[in-house]
Formats: sequence, C-alpha cells, structure tokens
Amino acid sequence: MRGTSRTSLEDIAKIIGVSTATISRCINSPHKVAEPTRKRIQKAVEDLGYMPHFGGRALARNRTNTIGAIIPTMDNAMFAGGLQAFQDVLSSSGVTLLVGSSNYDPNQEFEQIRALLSQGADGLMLIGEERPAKTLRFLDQHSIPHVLAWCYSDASASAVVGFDNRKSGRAIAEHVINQGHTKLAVIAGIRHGNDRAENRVKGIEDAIEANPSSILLGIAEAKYSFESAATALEYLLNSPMRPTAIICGSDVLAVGALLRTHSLGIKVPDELSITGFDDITLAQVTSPRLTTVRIPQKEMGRQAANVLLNILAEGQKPGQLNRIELETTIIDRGTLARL
Amino acid sequence: MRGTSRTSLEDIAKIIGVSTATISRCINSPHKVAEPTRKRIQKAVEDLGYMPHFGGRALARNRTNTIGAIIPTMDNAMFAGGLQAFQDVLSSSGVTLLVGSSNYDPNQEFEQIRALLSQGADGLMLIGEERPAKTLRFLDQHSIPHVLAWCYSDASASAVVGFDNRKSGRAIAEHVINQGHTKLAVIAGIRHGNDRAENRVKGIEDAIEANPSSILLGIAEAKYSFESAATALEYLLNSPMRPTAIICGSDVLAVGALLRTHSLGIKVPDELSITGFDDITLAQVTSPRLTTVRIPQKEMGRQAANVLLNILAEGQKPGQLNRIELETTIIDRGTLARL
DNA sequence: ACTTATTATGTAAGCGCTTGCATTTAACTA
DNA sequence: TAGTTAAATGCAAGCGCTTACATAATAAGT
Repeated sequence: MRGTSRTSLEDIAKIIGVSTATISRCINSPHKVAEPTRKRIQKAVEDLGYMPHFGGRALARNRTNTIGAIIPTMDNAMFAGGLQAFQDVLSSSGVTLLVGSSNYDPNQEFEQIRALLSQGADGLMLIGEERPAKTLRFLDQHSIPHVLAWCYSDASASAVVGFDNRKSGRAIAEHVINQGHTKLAVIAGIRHGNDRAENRVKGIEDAIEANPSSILLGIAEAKYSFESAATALEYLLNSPMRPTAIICGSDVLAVGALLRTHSLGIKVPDELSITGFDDITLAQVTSPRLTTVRIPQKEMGRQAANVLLNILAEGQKPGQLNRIELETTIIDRGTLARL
Repeated sequence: MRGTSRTSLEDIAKIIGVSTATISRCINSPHKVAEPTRKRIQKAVEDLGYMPHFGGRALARNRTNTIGAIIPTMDNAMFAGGLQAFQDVLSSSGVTLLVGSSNYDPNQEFEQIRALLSQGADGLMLIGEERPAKTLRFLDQHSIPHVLAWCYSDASASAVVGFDNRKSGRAIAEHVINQGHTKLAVIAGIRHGNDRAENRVKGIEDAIEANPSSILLGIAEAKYSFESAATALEYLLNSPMRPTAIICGSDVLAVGALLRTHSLGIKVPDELSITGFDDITLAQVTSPRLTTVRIPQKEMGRQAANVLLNILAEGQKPGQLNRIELETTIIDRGTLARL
C-alpha cells in the first residue's frame, strides 16, 4: 500500500483553483492553456511531484504508449544489444518498453503475452516465427499489432524485421566447405519450438546437399550452456569418422565446445575447426577468437521499433507489407582452418 | 489503434446474462460464485480470450501488482542473471516486472523511475546507493517502496540487498598482495555517480594502506568497453614504475586489458597479473581464465524480490530493517601469479 | 457600439473494473 | 409452514483521467 494516497489532478485543481480539465490540457498540450495559468500549474505539478495515474489515463485514452517485448532469455547476451536499441528508439518516441522473458518455452511466452497486453501494451515485439496455434489465434483474435524479429520469411503474415536464419546457416556452412572441409558436424540449439535453431540447421543441410563432396557426420542438440555444448562436442568426436569442422548454432555452443577442446588437448583450428553464430562479445574473447556469423542486432532492434511504431501510428495498412530483411556477415577470426 | 475495441466485462456480462460484478468476482475469487455460473463464465472468458483491462483494474484497486527495476544497462551480462532471478521470484507471486535502463546516467534513472511509477509500479528495485538529492527526495516524497541491490551499507535508510563493494574491493586487493605483489595499479569504472565503482576502489586503497610494503602506482578510469580498458592498460603500463598486478573494477575491464596484453605480447600472468570483478561468463572463457570476484547475482535477485514483496505486503514496518548482506567470493583462476 | 471570431476555461460523461451493501434465492430448523 | 440463516447475485458508486461540448472572456472587425 502506498503510504499516503497519491496526488491526483483533482488535488492540484483544488489547490490552484482551476478545473481538472485545464490541468489535464496543460500537461498534454500546453499550448492550449494561457501562459500565466500554465506557469502556475506547472509549478504546482513540479512542487507536488505529480505523476498522472497510468490507469486512469489508459482508461480514458484507450492507449498506453507502452510496448512489450518478449525475449527467450535475459541471461544471454544474444538479445541484449538488440533490445537496448529497441528501447532507445522507443523512448525517444516517448513510449515505454515492457520486457518479459519466456525461457524458450512457448507456454511461458503465451502467458507473458497475456501479461504484457493486460498490462496495457499497445503492441509487441516477439522473437522468431514459429509458435503454437493457440498463441497465433490469440494474437489474431485481438488483432495485436506486433513485429517479429530475429527471423525473416517472405511468407510471414506478420510484420517482420530480421534475417533469414536458413540462408545464413547455409552461408556459414558453405564458407566452411570452401575452406576445404568435407567432414562436418553440427551442434545445434534445441530445435523443438525454435525456428531459428531449426532453420540454421536446415541451411547447413542445404549447403551440404549442394556440395556432394561434403558429408554431414552428425547433429547434436544442446541447451545453451557451455557444459551441454561440451558434452555434445564429445559425443560428435566419438563418432567413427571424426569431423574436421563443427558448425555451431550459436556462439555459446561454440565457446562451450571450444573450451572443452582446450581441456581435451585438441588444437583449434589445427586439428578441429569450430564456428559460431551470433557474434556476441564472447566470440572476441576466446583463444583463438571465434569465427562466427554476425547478426545485425542493433539494426534489428532499431528497425523493429520503427516498424512497430509505424503500425501503431497508422494502423496496419492492408496493402503495406512490413518486412525488412537484414543481412548477416561472416566474421573470420581464428577457429576455422583452411585445409 | 486496436483493431476492434477490446472485450470488456460488460460484453461478457451481456452475453451470459449476469452482472459485471459476478464476473469480476468469478475472476478474482472464484469460490464466491456458484459452480454452474462459474463454469459458464469461465467458458465465455476462455472463448473470447477476455483479458481484464489493466487500467480499469489499477484504478479500482489502486494497485497494479507490478514492480519496476532499473538497471544501468542491459548490454552487460552483469545484471542479467540477477534480474532473471528477480523476475522469477516475482512472477511466481503473480507480479509483473517492468525493466528500465538508465545507461549509468542519474538523470535517465530519474526519468525511468518516473516512467515506471507512472506505469503503475507498486515498488522499485534500484542498483546502488548513491543518487542525486532530487531523486532521493522524489522517492521519499511519494514514499515509494523500494530496494537497493548490488550494494550494501549499514547506514542505508532504504531496504538493501547486496554486498559491500568496499569490503570486496579490499578483499581482492589483499588477496593480490598476499600473492606477493607490491606494485599495484587499478583500472576502475567511471566513479562519478557510481558508488559501486567508487567503493571498490576505496576498498583497494584500504588494503594498500594497511600493507605498507605495497604501493599503488596508478588508477585509470575506463568506460565499460574492451577498447577503453585496453587504453587504460597501456596508460598504466607506461608509467615509470611498472605494476606487477592490475586490479580491475569489473570483468569487462579486466578482459579488455587482458586482450590487449595478448596483442602487446605480454604474458599473463607471468609478466603481469590481472584480476576482475563480477565473475560474468566472459571470465571463464579467456586464456588464461580470469581470476575474479564472484558476486552473488542470483541470490541477490531472489532476495531483493522477497524483500520487496514483503514490504509491499506488510507495509514498511517502522522497526524492521530490511538489510541483507551477501558475501562475495574470490575465484582463483589463471590470471594472478604468485610472486 | 455591436457583431463575429478567437481563445481560455469549465462541465460532465464515460473509459473498465472492483466492492460494500442491498436484494433475491435457496437451504435448513423448529 | 413459517422463520431464520446462508449463499449467490445485482446495484451503483467511484477510482483518475481525457475530451467533446458549452460557456465565458477577450480581441478583432465593421
């Protein structure tokens, strides 16, 4: 319970002898109120530290100037940069960001969506395309303005700002193959319910199919932890034919694997090549530094914000497609050998 | 603008021929409504995907079940773990978390506080103790329930859950000294307006004062970026007497410095020791792995949440002190040599 | 001076929800 | 069967704000 009940428009009104309407106007469109009155009101507002009650305002306006974002996890640098950029754009347009995390669980995501909306979010930013029918139906039923990020597909019915995970997966695999590797293996994130992880692998498979000399020795799924990735690495290394390169679905996985090669006494990249995906800070720090795929985090965050603000401002124009495809870049550092 | 206007209690009421009061009750305290009615209502609610309007509810109840947290940055793993833990506890108590970031800027922090409160946050979690009088006054004036984290002091008037940065700074410095180092230098975060950075340095100074054989050759401040830390390192290395150990105010700084030693061809720890602070993921990944101070992030997040929920539930009991001091641990890895 | 714009302010309805109180209905008791 | 109690529901006020509309005050135009 708040100590003393908050100051309301009415309180101020009473104090300076003017109606609540005037004060409301003074706050929302100052030019509509005469200079001297405005001054007095502003002073009172300042002195009392008055803050409009969000609920009241939301009710009256039927909008909140609030946007929600739901990311799989806060625990991973992967989304931080993008989110920060997203937030920066929003706050410079005077809208507040609510962040929820789903822990990579579609049900939790659904709950978070409900939570954020019932918190009053005018729109949402979500990661990835794939989600249960239930969630899709819900979004549709309430016609929630939203934008998807970290993914891209021409087919998407929603606004989407991101990159094509499959294409990028293919690109890195081709890059590896071009360095002369033929015996490949993959450490992927858990693909179930995660289209980004899934598509990256598909892309890798595309590349391998297109290059008949190369062969895919195995795919191991791992949770996004060093330990889990390390286990996956050992598993792949134990297969009868040993890969010369391991393509990982994320930097965390790649680093986990790389760390294990250290303790296993395997020389990277001389005896084994490893590539990552995401280009988070981690990738610059290992020895050797990680060859990986850079995704345009900041750019994605920024553009996603703009698209969403746009939709909110103009309404979803029927004809207009809000799809922005961004490119990823391969960052060559030290973990991929030329054979 | 939301496509079709949202479904309200009234709509449901009309549909199943019952008053809005009953539906409200059915949602908030189901036992108060008769079995058959309840069933019907629940079905309708489900079918229509009804979500209570947050504003209406906030207005009527005068509370929101929402808590705000403001962290200096999302861009740094430093707060992520703690925040995640914080959020976990909250959501298992049915309260939503709003996150804002201040970019280490007191003014932005103030704005965020206002924003979150006017969003309806019932309470706040803030990082660190020191803030401008303006902010303090504001918190006080509105008697905002809040808890400070990432810091600890007996003197704090607010609830506080964290560790004593000064004590920890002293501990790591003493540890370094105990390894035989006498010529020390410090890379600190920007101390202005950041009591954590400030106190860590003070602690280091404490240790050096207490050990007359040791001497502090220099303190360089750096922003939390690799580049900035690297520059600081070079600066310190160029002083007439070269330190044998550099104590850093955070892991990011330490890693930045460490990376530069690689390119400078300086062997760590043989020619130079480096220590970090925070024990974020980064610290496990460098070569050699970073000797650092582990701070109890998760624990802090959890406890802070509990303290805050407690305050909210019971009101700030006058006698009761909500101060929890947690301990940090020195994690010995590979960047500190015994001389 | 008198009408006509223009500007500044007030009035009051209504946003969707909760909740104390009144009312109705059902379930027992004697 | 009437009388009492308990359970279920409805009524209506009010939370703090915005805003269309009405009104009052001022300025401008003839």
